[in-house]
Amino acid sequence: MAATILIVEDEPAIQELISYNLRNNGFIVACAGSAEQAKIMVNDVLPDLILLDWMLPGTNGIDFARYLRQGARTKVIPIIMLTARVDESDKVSGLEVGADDYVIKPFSPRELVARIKAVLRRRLPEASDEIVETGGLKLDPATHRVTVTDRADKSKLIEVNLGPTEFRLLHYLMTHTERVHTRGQLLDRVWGDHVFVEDRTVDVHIRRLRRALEDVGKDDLIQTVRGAGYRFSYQCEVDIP
Amino acid sequence: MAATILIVEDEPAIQELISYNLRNNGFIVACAGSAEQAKIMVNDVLPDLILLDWMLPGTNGIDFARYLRQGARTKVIPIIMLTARVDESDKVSGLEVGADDYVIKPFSPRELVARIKAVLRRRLPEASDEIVETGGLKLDPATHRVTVTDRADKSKLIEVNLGPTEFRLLHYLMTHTERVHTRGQLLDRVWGDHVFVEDRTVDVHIRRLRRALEDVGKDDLIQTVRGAGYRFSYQCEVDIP
DNA sequence: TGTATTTGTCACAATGTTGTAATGTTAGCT
DNA sequence: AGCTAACATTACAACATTGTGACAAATACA
Repeated sequence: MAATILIVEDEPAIQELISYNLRNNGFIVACAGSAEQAKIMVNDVLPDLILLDWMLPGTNGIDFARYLRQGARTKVIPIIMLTARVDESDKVSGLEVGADDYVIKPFSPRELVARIKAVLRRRLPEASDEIVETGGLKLDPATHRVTVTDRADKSKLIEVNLGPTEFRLLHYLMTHTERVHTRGQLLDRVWGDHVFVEDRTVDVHIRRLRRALEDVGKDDLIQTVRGAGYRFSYQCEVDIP
Repeated sequence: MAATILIVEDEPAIQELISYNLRNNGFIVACAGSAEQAKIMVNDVLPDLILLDWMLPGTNGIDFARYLRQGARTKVIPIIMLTARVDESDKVSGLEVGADDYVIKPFSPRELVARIKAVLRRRLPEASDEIVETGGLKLDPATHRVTVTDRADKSKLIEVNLGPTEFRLLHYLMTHTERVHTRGQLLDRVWGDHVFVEDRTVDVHIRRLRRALEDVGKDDLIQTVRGAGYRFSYQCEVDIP
């Protein structure tokens, strides 16, 4: 997760309060004291969400939100408005400029965090739900199930039990078959970009995945390419006599 | 489940007519006389479905529908268009902006209700109050009852006693089976997205639901998917020894 | 008003998962 | 064959996630 949140708030006390709470909840926080400062920071920080005070000195919150909605890069960033007023007309303007939610001061830190999480959740693309089917294996991200579909007795699907990492690893391999992936590439794509993990760890997870697939006789789908990495392949191996 | 319907219609007579009929059919009704008013109400009321007049003063129906489809929160709300015209080009625009159905004026109240129910059934199964029956469990939203229907002795129904939240949770799960739901998704859909509770609270309610189902031997319908969430499934898991 | 039910949260237990290191195997080379 | 680097396998402790019972606050109900 570790989403980055930009707080645009002129009052230092509130800024500090929010900042503290968000950090405590695992967010990365950046602060701006004015819309002008925020304009600069947005392009530096590229936040995943912006907490925006309604009333700001200089450019006010609404104008800044409108500005954000114009930039190609910034218009996709969700905005949560912080407001002391509960005016109907405020709600309208807020929603019109594309605020995703608004929180009325005073608010509890927990409420704020909950709303942030809710907004982030809605923004995230429903991580490709498509069923992948290769080499007699079927992986369904929606139900989080891996089943064997090969044998004649199609009525009885056998389920393969995998841990979270093995599941992601298999998903990645099944959506990128017939290609060799170095350990580094797998770490980047399956574990995440900036994770510090030993290359050798991949071996272990490949092993775990293979063991799970052994039970259903599908472990030969994952092949080792010496000196390069691993490959998921349905093609028969060609032996030279 | 007493779905909430927002009527957006400028003519008071028609508004009243529809409103009266929907209330009679057990719906909760909110009314707006213009798109502008509706914009505000949508976020307050969070309706399960919107009945939208094609021709409105100010912002017209299509533009409003388009606006709704932009909001992350509102884009999932089903829309039924009300129109006096039967123009082909109208149909097209209606479908383009994502209307789920359209009703041509004048319409019979019965037809309108039928269409609403049809759309709800398709888009929001848990909001329609049809009886759900899955995996040997029968849940009746109208009478608020859950019974076991499995065993041969069909004359003797056993009732499962659930608290309100457990009931809603089970209802949601039973109308969305086989799919993994994260705690966050369950909070959004079962608790409502303006409610703020800890993620882990879901665990506790799952536990309560399971305990209630234990009594009738149905607790294995609710499965934990580690690192992902929970799933309601009547498919037997086949593990390899 | 008192009583029962429901609800959200917490603390701790139980369980599963993960990364690493140590050790065993294999493939490719001379 | 012997050597070596690359890979496989295993074990394990640290870590994360989930299960569970208890509790107090909120709520409904009589």
